[in-house]
Amino acid sequence: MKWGVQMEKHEIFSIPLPAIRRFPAYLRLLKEYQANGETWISATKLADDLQLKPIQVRKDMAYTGVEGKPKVGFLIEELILAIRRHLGWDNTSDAVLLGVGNLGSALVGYKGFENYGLRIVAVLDADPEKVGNRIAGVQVLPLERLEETIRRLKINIAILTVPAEAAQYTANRLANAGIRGIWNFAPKDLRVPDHVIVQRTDLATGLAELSSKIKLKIFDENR
Amino acid sequence: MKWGVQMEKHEIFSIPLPAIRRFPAYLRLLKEYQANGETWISATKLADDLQLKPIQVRKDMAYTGVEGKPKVGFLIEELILAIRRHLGWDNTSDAVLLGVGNLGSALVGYKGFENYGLRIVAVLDADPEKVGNRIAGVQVLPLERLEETIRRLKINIAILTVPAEAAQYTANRLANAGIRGIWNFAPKDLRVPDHVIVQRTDLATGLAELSSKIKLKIFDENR
DNA sequence: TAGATTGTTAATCGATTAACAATC
DNA sequence: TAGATTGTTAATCGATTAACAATC
Repeated sequence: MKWGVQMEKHEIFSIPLPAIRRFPAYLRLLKEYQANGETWISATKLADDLQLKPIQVRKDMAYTGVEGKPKVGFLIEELILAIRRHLGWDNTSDAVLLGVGNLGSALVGYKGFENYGLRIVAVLDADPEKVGNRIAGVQVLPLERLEETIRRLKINIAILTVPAEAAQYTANRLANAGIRGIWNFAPKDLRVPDHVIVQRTDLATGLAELSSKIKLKIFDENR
Repeated sequence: MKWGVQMEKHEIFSIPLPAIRRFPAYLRLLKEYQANGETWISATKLADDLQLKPIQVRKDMAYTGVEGKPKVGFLIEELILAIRRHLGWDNTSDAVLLGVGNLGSALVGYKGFENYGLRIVAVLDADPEKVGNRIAGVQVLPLERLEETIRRLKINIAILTVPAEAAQYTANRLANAGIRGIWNFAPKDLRVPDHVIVQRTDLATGLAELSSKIKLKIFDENR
């Protein structure tokens, strides 16, 4: 097989999901090195700082498509750009957030999203009491304006922080309005058409891992 | 190998992490069935509702140790109890939360934790301006009282929602105070002694998955 | 009974890890 | 140069999936 000039090998095969999930941690650390004035970094050092095995980091770096120099390592700048590009974080995406409860408000106020190429440009809620309020400088719009807002602002991503009961209904409207991805924080599995991608982020998942590990550890100690 | 009377096979081999991560979703759905007055459920139906393959659900149910009846399925009540027990959610654990920023406040106010066997009984912050405030009925204590609070209330779990810069320092104090598990929301990898388990829940991870999938999809469409 | 569903053993798949040659 | 580090190919490991017998 021959590769065209503008198409690199790593662009064609999709990167394994576990590697994608490690990318943000790499990115964060790489920026830290850069802030400290460093230019080059070795997979060995990265692995050490992230408590991963060097071989795994090397594989992950290979997925980015960046080539390293033996004995020296990788150019930090190159890695940052490549990872950002693979995650689609090189261009900022505009997002709409639905449901300004506790979690929703926290997310609107969260500064970290800038680093992840995400900007919350609109906030909607079904509760008339909340409509008109300003949260972190963004005015809350009524849910009725969902379709209009998405189309007008050409929004691709929705952050769903409505109650579980309202999640499917809201997702349907989002799908119809042409949204591409839904980041779902509601504890509810959504059914959506093929053209929409749903990513569930569930507090319970992390807690389940933690508590089962603690339980297992206590069990082991008492054996 | 012979199994003792009080020790079941599934108690000895630890359940794979991916299965543990699916447990909360099963639990949620099982409670829903129960609320609808149902008593029995088949792996087939569960799989259908969660968009998983029936064979995977059957494997997961096997991990719980609950036996099903061919043609009928599993007793919902039994599955709920077994999953809760495996996650250590059968007894409520008390937790301390550190750092009442946007996310911290949202977590303190989050009602869902009751279902996960977690109760936030103390909230601490380093900022004197925040100390004394009440959040969802809990009074914010100064960070100085960390050790005393953990010991007095016999707290095993800490929820860490401090800024990244303060995360390692706070984790050190938590470890010294004898905490068993740290649920870390700060975008920072922590080093802790062996007796402490850290679970990182990172907003960036979920967003990375979503945005890379969207990017891949858009790429595929334009091919 | 017939047939849907469970439960177990084996096959497959995909990610991690190991081994080692290439290289600056 | 010597040796640390990269990059590739192969081995291993663990989870998912398939196949099918058991069973109510």
